[in-house]
Amino acid sequence: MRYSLKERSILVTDPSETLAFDQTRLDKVRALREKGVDLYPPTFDRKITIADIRTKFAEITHEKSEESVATAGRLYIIRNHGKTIFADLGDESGKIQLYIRKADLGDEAFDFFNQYIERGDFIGVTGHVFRTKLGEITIWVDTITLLSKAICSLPEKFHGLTDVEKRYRQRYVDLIVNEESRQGFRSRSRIITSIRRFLNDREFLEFETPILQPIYGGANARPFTTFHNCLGQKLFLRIAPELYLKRLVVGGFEKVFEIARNFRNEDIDTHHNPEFTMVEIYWAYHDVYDMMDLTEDFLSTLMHEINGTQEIKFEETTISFKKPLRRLTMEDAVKEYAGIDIFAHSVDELRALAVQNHLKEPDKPKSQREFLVYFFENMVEEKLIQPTFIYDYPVENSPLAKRHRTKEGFTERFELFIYGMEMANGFSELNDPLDQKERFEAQDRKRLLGDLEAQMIDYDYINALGYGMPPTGGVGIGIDRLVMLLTGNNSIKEVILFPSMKSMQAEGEEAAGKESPAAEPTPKN
RNA sequence: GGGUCUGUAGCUUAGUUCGGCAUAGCGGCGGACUCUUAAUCCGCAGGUCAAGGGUUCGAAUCCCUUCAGGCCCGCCA
Repeated sequence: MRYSLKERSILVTDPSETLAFDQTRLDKVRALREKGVDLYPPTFDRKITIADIRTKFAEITHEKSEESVATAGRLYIIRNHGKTIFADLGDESGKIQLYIRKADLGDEAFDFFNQYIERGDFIGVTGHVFRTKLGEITIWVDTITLLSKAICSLPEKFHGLTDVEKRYRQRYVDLIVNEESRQGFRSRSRIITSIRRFLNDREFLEFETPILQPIYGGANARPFTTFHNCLGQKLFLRIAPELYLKRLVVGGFEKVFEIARNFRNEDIDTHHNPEFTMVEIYWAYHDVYDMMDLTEDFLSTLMHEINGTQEIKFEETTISFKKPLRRLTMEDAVKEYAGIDIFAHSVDELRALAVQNHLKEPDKPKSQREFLVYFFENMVEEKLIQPTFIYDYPVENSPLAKRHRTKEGFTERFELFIYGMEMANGFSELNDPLDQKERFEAQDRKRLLGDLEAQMIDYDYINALGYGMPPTGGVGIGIDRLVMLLTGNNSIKEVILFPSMKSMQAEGEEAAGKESPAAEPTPKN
């Protein structure tokens, strides 16, 4: 265990859980309570933020300002000089230096500060602004009010918290001390705001569809399973909102989207977290090509609003989002990046080519179309660094996409790849209920043969299509990976506030059955 | 699932190759200090070296097992 029990931590409730309470701080708390000091007063009348002080008094000189200020924040550093103290106060907007003199505060208040106020505490201050000899904008403090006592001590002031595991497990500490981390999550929030604005501007309606679903669908993945006691029924956490959003299109909403948290019971690595966020968009009377255009506009707008330019640097590579983004059929992509003209070869020749290229499991693909996907995944995907739309996917791999209007055996589907990562997936939505039924049945056969990711048959969804869905285009865009790109992070854990981690107190809990019951072919209703 | 690396004080860490008193800085505690900004100076306290087992006169160090995490690969159409 990373967290051993140390002298200055005290233990409560669960033996495997440690509190990082600092004994000397607890002693101060006791002393303060005896003095009748309110350690957690209800409010403080903050008149101005730190950033606003910096802006407003940008021209301030060594002379104290006439005007007084009242602001508040957390104490990050205290530099004690005897009868004067310098300290750094920080709020969300920034940091500012405090100048605290015994002569100004009076003996009692000054000694109180010295004795009881510590790094990490929240305080409110009033005072006047001036600039020190060394040019630092500073609040010359008149009064100090304790607003919230911290009984856990902050990490070291210079290095901060660098241990990645602790940064993820105790994100609040990471956010307190690591400005880059705060900045990254601020970007994430702004990105999501931009996405909403982009879609709102185009009059898409945002909806919330069920996360607890009796039948999961919309993607190929293994689900989390749960149980509703009163219904006496197994439920799944959604792996995608797709089938519900399209029910809305059936219902008559022509432009819909959802910023959806999805849950997939799969491995955790630098690009996968069990819960992750996608935006899914459906647009009636539009097709796959329109959705590529929309995705392109979407990215371009996002780049403009978040980044200011159409280029970003990601791990030494400059990625350009300048329109138009490259578009290639899967067939051409395999030709160009793998040097293989799939339909000029027989299946046997393709198998020989796979062996020749040292690829694994060359026996698995049984047809030219399967080899197309096989070569694409093994030899092309990772090479798609600049944003590239790949389109025209074999029908076998796309059970929810409409059949291609001219190419037999293909669907009107695209995926967008950036830096080798799949960033978006869209298609002309399959709206033929009979075809959909057949595709589901094909998936179900795979599932019964042990394919844990194959889709379930959702008869109600087929029924919905039976009432008629207009021709519709749809796209799903992975928000976490997008944030990774835009914030220059190469791990999804850096862009998810509280990434999934193994519990620290695994003791009592049943270590959980290895296989989720969801892997069973059909849910009991 | 496979490989690989990591875990030492609240935080950041030295020491691990080649076994011999567990380092230091910050933070904390006590003291000095009225323009510092990673303040400075003096003193003090603080450790189950992730956990367990083994080898050894002697283990942070070598061996085994376990736990947690990072990275890479596989899986994730």
